[in-house]
Amino acid sequence: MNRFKEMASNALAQHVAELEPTAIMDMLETPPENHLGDYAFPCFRLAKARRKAPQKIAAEIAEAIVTPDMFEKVVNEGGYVNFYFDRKRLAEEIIRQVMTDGSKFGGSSIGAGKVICIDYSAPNIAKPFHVGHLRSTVIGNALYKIYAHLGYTCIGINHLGDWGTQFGKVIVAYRNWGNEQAIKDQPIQSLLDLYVKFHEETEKNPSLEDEARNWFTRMEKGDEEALSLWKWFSSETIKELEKIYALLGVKFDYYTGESFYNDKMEPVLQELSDKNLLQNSQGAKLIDLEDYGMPPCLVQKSDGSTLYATRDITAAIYRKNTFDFYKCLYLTDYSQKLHFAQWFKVIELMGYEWAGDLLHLPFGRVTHEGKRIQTRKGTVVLLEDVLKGAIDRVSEIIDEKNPLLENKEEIAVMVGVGAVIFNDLSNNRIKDISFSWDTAFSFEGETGPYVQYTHARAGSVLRKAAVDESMDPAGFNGTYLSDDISYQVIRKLEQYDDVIMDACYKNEPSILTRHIIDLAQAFNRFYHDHPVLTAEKEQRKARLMLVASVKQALEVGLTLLGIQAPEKM
RNA sequence: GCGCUCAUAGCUCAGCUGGAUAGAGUGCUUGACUACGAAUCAAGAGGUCGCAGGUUCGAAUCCUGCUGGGCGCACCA
Repeated sequence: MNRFKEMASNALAQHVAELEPTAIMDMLETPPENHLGDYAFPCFRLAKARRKAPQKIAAEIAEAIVTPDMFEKVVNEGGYVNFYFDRKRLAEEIIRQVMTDGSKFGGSSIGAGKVICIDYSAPNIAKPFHVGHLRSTVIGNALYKIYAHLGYTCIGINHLGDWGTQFGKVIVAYRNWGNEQAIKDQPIQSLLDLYVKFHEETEKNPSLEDEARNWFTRMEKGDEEALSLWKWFSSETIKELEKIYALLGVKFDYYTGESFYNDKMEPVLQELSDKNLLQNSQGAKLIDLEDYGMPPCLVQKSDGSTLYATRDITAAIYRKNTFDFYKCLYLTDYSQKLHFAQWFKVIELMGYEWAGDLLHLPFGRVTHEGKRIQTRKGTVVLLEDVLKGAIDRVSEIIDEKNPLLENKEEIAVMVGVGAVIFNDLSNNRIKDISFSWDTAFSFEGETGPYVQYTHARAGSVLRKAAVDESMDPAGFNGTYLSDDISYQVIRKLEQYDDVIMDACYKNEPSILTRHIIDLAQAFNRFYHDHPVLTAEKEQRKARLMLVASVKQALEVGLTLLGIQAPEKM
């Protein structure tokens, strides 16, 4: 909750008795133009009840209202009551806040004592990690950090796709055509090759399918040979996945994949049966959802084995019992919407009141040059290749623009990887992304490197200023920051806490991504127009404070998005 | 067929859950490095907010219909 907005809202509440204070707060908006003030309250809705023209109401409120603390004046423009900040005081207050909060800037403790489970990334073992998997991973990671910033306790879970018939296939393929060393060297690629080989051979010899199902059944029954092969495939794959996660800077609290629930599903099936939810249909078991306009939710195949939904239901119950979550978030692409709607409904029908705390957060799909990415076809774009390409391109740019930079390789990784993550987090979750090699490595304009560059540049000014000069957050005069250009920067800082709250509330990291672009833009404008180092003493001090604040705020924003903020680049 | 979802500048997208003259980036045209980092900044051109109705003081935003794209619809995950 932004406290300045709250001040304006409280002042209004005295004169708008017909509305709840929270409603007034929600109605407060930021005017489109600078000269219209900083917060505005539209009076049109009051007109009918009060039998007066909105302009008149606005004028009366503006006349009667006590100008709240931190504000300079309250006037009306048309049907709006417009609040104007006391720019000097706001600048001093905001900068003091940023400097004292440091890495906690924009955070809060509203989530204290509440647990958020976040289920993200969840790649399939033995399948390549391509650009499509990036989304779940980076959005989940960003939400993790945003929630944590607001005081929530987060549990990051990588629900690996490590169970199912496909492992029977891989086992059969490995036993027929596999090579131990190849899997150790390149686990994911080798396992994928085996998977593809299996499908080729099946065309000639359909009995392989039965053999594969048989091997999966052996897995489910605890057969030692089957399980040791499966375990080995898994651990080799996870080792390789962890390299990618390390590069992305993503961590999980648990790697509890689908296999983890193998021995936990039977009681759940029993529970469903006890609650009279289970129906038999053509040998399979399902929960009928016709009353809710959905196809039935299948939880057991006619051969007795379980399904995706069974494991998700089991996992949700397990997580509730283990972590007692406040919310449990699932990050997958939107093609799984129905699946989640179905099993959420099953949880509800089981009588669990926390069914409403399960949240599916769907996101758009990644296409390659407009075409669907398919593992079996050649259209796959490996994440590793994208990251490597970005890093290489950044290295070239560094050699060109800043050849004397220390730790070039390290910085190139920060910037290259940052660019890829930032790009993924800059649009609304639900939008599809069209990946293109041509545009993927452009680092100008609204990009991660732009924000990182702005951060590095701010750092550069501070270094040159010789930091020994007093950076006392109270020891400067905000009057020097009340011009329009400086003030635009202050406002972006002032809105910061609201933006983070909003991003959290909507589970939409792009709101934060957009805001740090805006902040960087406002700052770069300031930077061009206002010399810092050569400014007169008091002014220099005030501007240095602003530079330091922006640097801090950008670092916080980038960190919350899972992106590093290098000092130099 | 039914359901979900998307449609805003040439391209990629914002638009704060109904508010003031619809904004950025990119691309194009042009200007700014002997002031703190030009991965930057400034200026210009660029719009029937898919189409048609409706709701009201007011609609890109909400409702209905249509068109077009994407996704989904019981033994895959």
